[in-house]
Amino acid sequence: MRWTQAFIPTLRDAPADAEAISHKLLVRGGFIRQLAAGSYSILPLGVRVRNKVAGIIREEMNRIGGQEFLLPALHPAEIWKTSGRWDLMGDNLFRLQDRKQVDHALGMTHEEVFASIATELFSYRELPQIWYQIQTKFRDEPRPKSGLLRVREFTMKDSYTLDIDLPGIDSGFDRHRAAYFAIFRRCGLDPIDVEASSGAMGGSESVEFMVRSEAGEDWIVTCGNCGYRANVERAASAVEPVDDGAGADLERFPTPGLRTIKALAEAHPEVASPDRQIKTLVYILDGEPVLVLLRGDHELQEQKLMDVTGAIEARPAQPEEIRELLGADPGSLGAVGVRGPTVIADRALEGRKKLVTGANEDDWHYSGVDLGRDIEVGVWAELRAVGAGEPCSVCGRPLERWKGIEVGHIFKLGTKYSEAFGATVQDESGESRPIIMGSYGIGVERAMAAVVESSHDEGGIIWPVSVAPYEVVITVVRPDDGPTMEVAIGLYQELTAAGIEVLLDDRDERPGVKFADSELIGIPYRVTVGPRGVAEGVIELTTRRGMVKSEVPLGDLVGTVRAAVESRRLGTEPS
RNA sequence: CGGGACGUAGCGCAGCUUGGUAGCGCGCAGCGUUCGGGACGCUGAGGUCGUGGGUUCAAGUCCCACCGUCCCGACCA
Repeated sequence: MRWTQAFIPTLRDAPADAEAISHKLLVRGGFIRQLAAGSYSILPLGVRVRNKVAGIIREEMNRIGGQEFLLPALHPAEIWKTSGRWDLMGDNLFRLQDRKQVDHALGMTHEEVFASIATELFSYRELPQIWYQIQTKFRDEPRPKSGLLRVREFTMKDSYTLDIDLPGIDSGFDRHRAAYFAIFRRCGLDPIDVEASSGAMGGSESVEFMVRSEAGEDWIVTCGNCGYRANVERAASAVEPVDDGAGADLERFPTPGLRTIKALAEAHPEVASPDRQIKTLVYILDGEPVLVLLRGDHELQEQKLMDVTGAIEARPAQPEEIRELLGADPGSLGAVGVRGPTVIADRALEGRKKLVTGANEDDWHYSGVDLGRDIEVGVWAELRAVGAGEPCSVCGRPLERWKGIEVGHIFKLGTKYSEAFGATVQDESGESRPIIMGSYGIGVERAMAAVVESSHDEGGIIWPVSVAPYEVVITVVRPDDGPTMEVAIGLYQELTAAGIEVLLDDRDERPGVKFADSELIGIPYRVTVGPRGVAEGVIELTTRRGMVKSEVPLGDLVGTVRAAVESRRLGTEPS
């Protein structure tokens, strides 16, 4: 492609408020343009990258036996009602009506559609199956942000495994795990797989693929010693046991104006240090109030609360709701003697005595609280958010906490969808059994953005050869110089004939502009052709990563470039 | 949804406090000089000042409402 005929609108100015570097670089380099919040046009350069990523995904999915489908994005409400997710998905599901006022949804995922197709399976002999597609998803995100990292319309590779039994799903799950590592590594990413929560998908086991990045929105907890790794939504840590001594009698004491853990601790340091207090939170889970108890210096991880209770929706109670329930305002709440709402307590409180908590009367607290004696705990569970430096629950070494981008997620779903849609097969004994499903997703544009997040420098993007929009850019320093242009076109034709994707920068621009643009858009190799080199019979070859330059005799250029590109094209070698 | 900010030429912004002929840089078009690291000169095109209402002799500027976008907190690939 000649640059003068291509649509590559690079920019010097980018929106100043753009947070993620990938967003800034993809906009500046002419890969994407925003149409609306969370809605992006992908320009020719961007499409080329997207197609490369999709191609890698396709190869790896086919390698594990996947068969490609293409399902509608527009779904009748019917199927979402069948699975129960019409109500469950809430505002995240885009809904619309047709001219007959019939409800429809824009697909945010395709368990329903695939499950309905799976009703055409009748025998266990037809299993296992791996079905996938690369298709547009719609999600009405409450807050789209960070360019391509969080949008409302995006391309997802979603796949689904169909199995007759548990060993089957385990195998499908493991094959996906391996395929995902292969896919992300070939894209130049360095993913790690972490334990995660299944959220609204339902199902038993779920693993996320994370790429370390400050632009990420997930917190990941890892142990450098034993390899434990999990999303904070699920991560566990050990708690140093606390010796509370003999215990004490329950006693009310006045605490005028003391409304926070910190204030109470400062006013009564001897009895009410934060780790001796009980933090009482009131949550509304699917409309029902519950009391959540944590140690004063711990934070609640909401997802854990939802996972342990199976709640679909969780929100902190409003002050009015709290007053109606407990008769006091936040700051003086406690669970002592409370009847009615379920009390869910974090395990870090198990067996603790001589604690301090609110008395459900403004400006009063209890001391000497004994969890076993004074509070009727309905459920004990891991609820607290893990902080950096806390001991690993496996080996006791300090945990690390860092931010990551979730580029993929794999779930074991079980039979939720197959049962809802009647997707059953007969087993060896002729008995009808629901198909066991797994579902697996990769955000294609998000993966693209993650590549940019983890591979760029001051000059711009550094695409790995495997996903680069072009493999080589020929920068013609003086396109108006006859012999120079002749050599450039010759190289362009030879490289193209060798199957290499070449962009010929034949623009009548100053060299500096062309160098800067080639670096911004991140083409892995630059061949600089100018009168000086042409006269001497040498061509300058620049590797984008590290900006390493070398002089290559004109006659060797094609061979050299070809060897470099071809060895890295699959993405299995570092580029 | 809660909190904060912004909306003026394709892009990045000033102008608003104190109402009075809409500006700057980049980019774009033409001509010329330049040309191995973001050149320069001359000429020129390009704007419903987010939308609607209000105040005023007069609104980009003041007031109200709405819409949109971004950032910070609860969801997901």
